[in-house]
Amino acid sequence: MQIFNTLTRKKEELIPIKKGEFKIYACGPTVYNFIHIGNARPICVFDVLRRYLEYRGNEVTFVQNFTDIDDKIIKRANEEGLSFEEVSKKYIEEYEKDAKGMNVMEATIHPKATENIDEIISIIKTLVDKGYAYPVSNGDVYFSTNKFEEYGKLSHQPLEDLEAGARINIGELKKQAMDFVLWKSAKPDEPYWDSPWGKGRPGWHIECSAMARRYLGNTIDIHCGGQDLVFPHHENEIAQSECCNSEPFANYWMHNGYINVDNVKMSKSLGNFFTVRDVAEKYGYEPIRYLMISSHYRSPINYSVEVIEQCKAGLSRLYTCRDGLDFALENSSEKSNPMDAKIMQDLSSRREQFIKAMDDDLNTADALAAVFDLVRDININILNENSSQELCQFAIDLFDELCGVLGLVYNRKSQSIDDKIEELIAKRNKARKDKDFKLADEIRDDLKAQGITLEDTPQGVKWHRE
RNA sequence: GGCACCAUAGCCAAGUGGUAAGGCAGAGGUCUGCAAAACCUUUAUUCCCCAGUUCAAAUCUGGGUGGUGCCUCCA
Repeated sequence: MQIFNTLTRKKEELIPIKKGEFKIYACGPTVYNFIHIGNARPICVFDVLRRYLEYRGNEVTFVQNFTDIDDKIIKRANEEGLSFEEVSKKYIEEYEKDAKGMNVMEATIHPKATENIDEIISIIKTLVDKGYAYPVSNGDVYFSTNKFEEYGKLSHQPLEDLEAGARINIGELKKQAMDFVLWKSAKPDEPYWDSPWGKGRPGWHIECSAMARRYLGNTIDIHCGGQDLVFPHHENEIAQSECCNSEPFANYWMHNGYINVDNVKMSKSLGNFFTVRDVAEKYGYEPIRYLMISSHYRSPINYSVEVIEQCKAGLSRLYTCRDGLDFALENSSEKSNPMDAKIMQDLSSRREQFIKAMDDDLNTADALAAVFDLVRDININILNENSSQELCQFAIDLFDELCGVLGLVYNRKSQSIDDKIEELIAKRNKARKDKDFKLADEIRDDLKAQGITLEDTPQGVKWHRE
């Protein structure tokens, strides 16, 4: 499989440190609010990456952190009169609700920054001992960027250029503009932990270095996150980890593109963002996931109501096909047909197409096209025919296999139906037989109003819920 | 100022040297009592513009135009 590595700016063959095993670290949310659809992108995209690597027979250890202590959380806690723990707990729960809604697999490990203060302090200590970091008089500890020669290698910017835009804020005691904080001394009334440099809390970047090392080791296979984390967050992680451990931090860096609204980047600070929750309440969670998968992960996506509605419509084609397969299986014959082998072979070619797309830098847009091609094949060869049980089952397995990798079509409605509705359907069938189409149509409209759509097929009446 | 990215139909979106995938929407048809779903046909002689390289360019090169991002908290 080829992956575009931000570090080299090239597509490279993806080779794990240990054959058949991948260690992946994904930067998770800072839990001070509901996540927005921009946050949803890396969550969905890298969930697909993980599913695909597992699908291809690898074991994946997927670590995604929660940043549960930070300025924004403290600010939020103060605003709401809560402790920072209460705020982070609340939004971790809300995150989990959204993640589950979008069918995101739970991470192998979901560490929290506050549970890893010891590891954080240990790394900072090593950095200070090795001369890469320095404490200042107020108890802050800074990383000395000019001590790390390779600083800038991820964002491909020399330190001097970065420095040109940097400033030292009033009150900061760092030596160089590009130095960044590893440990922040606590102000009065702020949460704190004891450290060799006094009471304080970790800086943002150090927690990821600490959690990656603790749960995955000194060198990991893939580190992923949004493009906006390249600088400074990931650049700083590299500096901290490599100076501390004297080993490469991550072999591959993957970064997803942004979600834009009206062609402008959506961000918390601009306030032009849609939360996952809001969109889900209107359109459901699955169109959000579909949206993330329908284009290449490195391209920007422009969010709009029109687009999310198109996603919903596209999904319904997949659902119709999948429901149709169940119906076809119920009505299938035990006897196989002479054409079955040929059809199965043709259907299987969609799997090859799918894998080829995914192997090319996780081209989910092309992979999705393979799924739609499969749907057409199924519609033509199976759903319009009296198919054998074996063939129907084969198609179901393949459909579920490919959609499973993308994590789509996970909200299928229960196929049970209550007696009252069953009765109405029977009544309508009789009316149709008697050519009482007025009554038949009334019943159909009535059920439609209840969210049940009827379709008359050669195999009998098929129904599905909205 | 430094470093990147993007421009493909009404909308979304692949394709990055060999003659424009896929989805949504639209039109016509088949099927149906009528529908629905599905299927078939149709919707970009052309990929922002101009030059160049080549037998061959959406794809490579140069130059424009328009838009975006990072360099500061951010997915």
